[in-house]
Amino acid sequence: MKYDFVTTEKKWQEKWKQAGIFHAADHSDKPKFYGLVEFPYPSGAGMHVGHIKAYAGLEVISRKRRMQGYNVLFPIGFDAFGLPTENYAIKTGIHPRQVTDKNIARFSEQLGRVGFSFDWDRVVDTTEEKYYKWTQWIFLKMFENGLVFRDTALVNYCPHCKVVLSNEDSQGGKCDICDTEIVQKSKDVWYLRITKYADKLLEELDGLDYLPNVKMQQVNWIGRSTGAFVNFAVKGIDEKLRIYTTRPDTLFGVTFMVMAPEHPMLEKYRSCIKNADALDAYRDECAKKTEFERTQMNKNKTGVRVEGLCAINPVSGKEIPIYISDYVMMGYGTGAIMAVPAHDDRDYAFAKKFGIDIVEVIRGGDIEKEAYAGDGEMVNSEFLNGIKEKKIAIEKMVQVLEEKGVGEAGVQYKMKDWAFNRQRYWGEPIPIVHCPQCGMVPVPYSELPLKLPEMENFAPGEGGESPLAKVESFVNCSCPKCGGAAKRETDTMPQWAGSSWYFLRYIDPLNDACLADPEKLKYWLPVDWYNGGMEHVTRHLIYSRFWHRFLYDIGVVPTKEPYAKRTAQGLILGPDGQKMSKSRGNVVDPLNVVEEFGADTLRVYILFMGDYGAAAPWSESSMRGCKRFLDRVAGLAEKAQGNGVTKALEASFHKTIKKVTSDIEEMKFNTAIAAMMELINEIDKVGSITADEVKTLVAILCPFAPHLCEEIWESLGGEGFCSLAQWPAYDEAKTISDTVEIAVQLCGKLKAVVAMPAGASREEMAALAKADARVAAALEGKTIKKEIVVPGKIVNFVAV
RNA sequence: GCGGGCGUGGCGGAAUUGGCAGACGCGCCAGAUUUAGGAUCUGGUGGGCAUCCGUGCAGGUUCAAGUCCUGUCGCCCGUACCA
Repeated sequence: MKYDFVTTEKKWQEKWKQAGIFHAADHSDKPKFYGLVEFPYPSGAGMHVGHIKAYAGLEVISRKRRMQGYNVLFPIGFDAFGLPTENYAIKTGIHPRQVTDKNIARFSEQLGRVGFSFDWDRVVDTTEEKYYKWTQWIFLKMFENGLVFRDTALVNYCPHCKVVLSNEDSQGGKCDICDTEIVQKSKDVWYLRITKYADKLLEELDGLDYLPNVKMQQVNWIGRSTGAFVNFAVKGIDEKLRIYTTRPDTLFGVTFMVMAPEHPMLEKYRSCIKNADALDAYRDECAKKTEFERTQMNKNKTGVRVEGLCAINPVSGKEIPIYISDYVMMGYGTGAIMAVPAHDDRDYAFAKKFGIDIVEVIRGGDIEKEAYAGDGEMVNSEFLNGIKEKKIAIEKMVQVLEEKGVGEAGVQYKMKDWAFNRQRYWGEPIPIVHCPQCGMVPVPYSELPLKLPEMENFAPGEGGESPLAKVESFVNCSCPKCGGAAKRETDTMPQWAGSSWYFLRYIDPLNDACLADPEKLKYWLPVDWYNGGMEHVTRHLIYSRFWHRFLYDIGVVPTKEPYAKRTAQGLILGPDGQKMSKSRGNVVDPLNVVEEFGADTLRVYILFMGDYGAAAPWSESSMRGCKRFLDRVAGLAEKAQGNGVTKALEASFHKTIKKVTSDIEEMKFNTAIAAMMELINEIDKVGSITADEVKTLVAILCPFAPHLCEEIWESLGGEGFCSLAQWPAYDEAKTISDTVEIAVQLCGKLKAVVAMPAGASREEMAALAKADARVAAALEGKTIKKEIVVPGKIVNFVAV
């Protein structure tokens, strides 16, 4: 039976809103559940089916939790600062505030039409002054605690967006926003000292219930390595050449040194260098290379010898030539390395090309052919000779280096400090004043929020300076410390600032005295379950864990970690199996689907498509199948007669409740829905059903298709809202049918399927199996050598 | 290179973790209904007429392998000269 989803969905969305049934109570005797989804960027394009999938998972879980008697916080908000809105504003001249408000209104309307059970009283918008006041507050706290610093450095810069990007924002050497090849540019940069939290972020990961690949990606991104710093004396100058190595045990195998082309010592000791011009030429050449070219250079190493400087091996006293090469980066370690060609691929390639000696110090490989990175006995290494274990050799060498005062154990991270300023308008102003007398002075807490000034032209300056620099009334101010004339910082914070703590604000969105009431934080934290995209694992997830941990360290939040559990949804691909994109023209608009097939169908289909964590292509005909399923459920309500239990369906019901209950917890929504489809196939076969049973069915289906279920629930005289009905219980004993189908095999090959009583013993099962005509025929003339009987599962005769 | 994941019908995908491979849905076929198309309903549907053969490929362990082991091929994601 087709039901009128347009009327039904509208009716229940209004009823839910009027009754306010999805509001979270701040304190309650019920157990609490905080389910979080990544809040959207309210783009002009409106909602995408990907949003629906991202939210539908925790939507089902949150709805189930409410029915299970939890006090549920399932909030939504908008991460609205950022470039797309600003670029739109530049193009159209419409203020980003207006653009943002319009987009948020549209998103809210669209989310409402899908019937998501968000608590709409707790909506946060990162661009509102009462919100970013606290973003700025956290920044000042970090400043106060020495986690903010300023440096002139080579940074990732996007020539198209005219903006500095963090490492996280320029993964793969491309701008995250416009995909333009990024270039290195020397600029004044504000950094957040996230590296100080590297170890803390790494350690706490262990105790968290994150998907294994999420954990792993974070571990790799933080990229902790242990090794040693070694200071090599350089003949003719006073300064030591400091390097970092993970293999101090190979120190006797060093046959050359390599510095990054931009290494500062080259400039400092230019007068000692005989071929400075050649080094300059090489450096300039490297600067021109794109990221792509650099990675292509993997095998074919380039470089130039530094004439006039020569390093001394601190343990052997040998003289070692120094080179510059772009396979050594200024941004990692010390910007210089000791090269051990016998035991490192890159050094090996370089040594071969430049005809440098290759000295074996670890046995086990063939250094004539390639570098050997494995374990083995130490040779040619004086006091290390004979040691077979890498760990012991490293310890011994580090000990010697420390005794001699030429080196020490050290740790390095791939993760860099977070470049935190953007030369853009639509972001949180950085609340710092530059005073000629006092230097960098924080804006007093009492003056927060430091508001974005009104302006007409939002375009960034050609030299890459912030648009705010043009607003004199904003720039010119008095120093909060000395009262003298001073200038405000004109850069704004990056997109990721507001989202680094939004989950805290949901807990107390209107508080004006603090970012959230400590008692409420204590009640709601940590987030019990956070679902989002894999693309945020090395950005938002790292950043927000960092901010949260900082807030914990200064006593603002009660938990070390913000999220107890983290899962991720897979992409929805276009019908052609390709990633949805405007240029491919394969984008499915969820609102069209809602209008044509209804929100319930959309929700059920998106969760039925396949494994929630995997990518799956959109298929409209497959979706029609889900519509048919819902229509059939609607039909059952009309057929229902009487109350109580239909004996023939009892086991099926208990089994289905059990499966749906546990599958939802494992995000196996596809099989949960399949189980309910099986159940209605079973009901059709039996041909009769009671009203009580339909009510049970719609209760477990309600988290998926809430509008239809409410309608049926009401029509059958259900009490209150189906959305708040008690989650059906199952009786384990009743999930077992009286008879079970047992496969009977002969030598592992299926011969028959025999119905047996559920509790049959091994002997009874073997006897019943032999009694089956087909089995008997197969056994004819054979001797049974072995009988394998697994109760409830299988009988297998080994016979010849 | 390195790290992780995945290969099952025409398609999306199931499989209680070693126990009837292909649940459920799509598509397809046949029938019903319909002026027709669409929609809906009913039945069938891995391959082969059959003894049988089937989870990328080749071996192995086992009474029993999609699942475990060894080797191999292919695809996807992340990362990228990290010293």
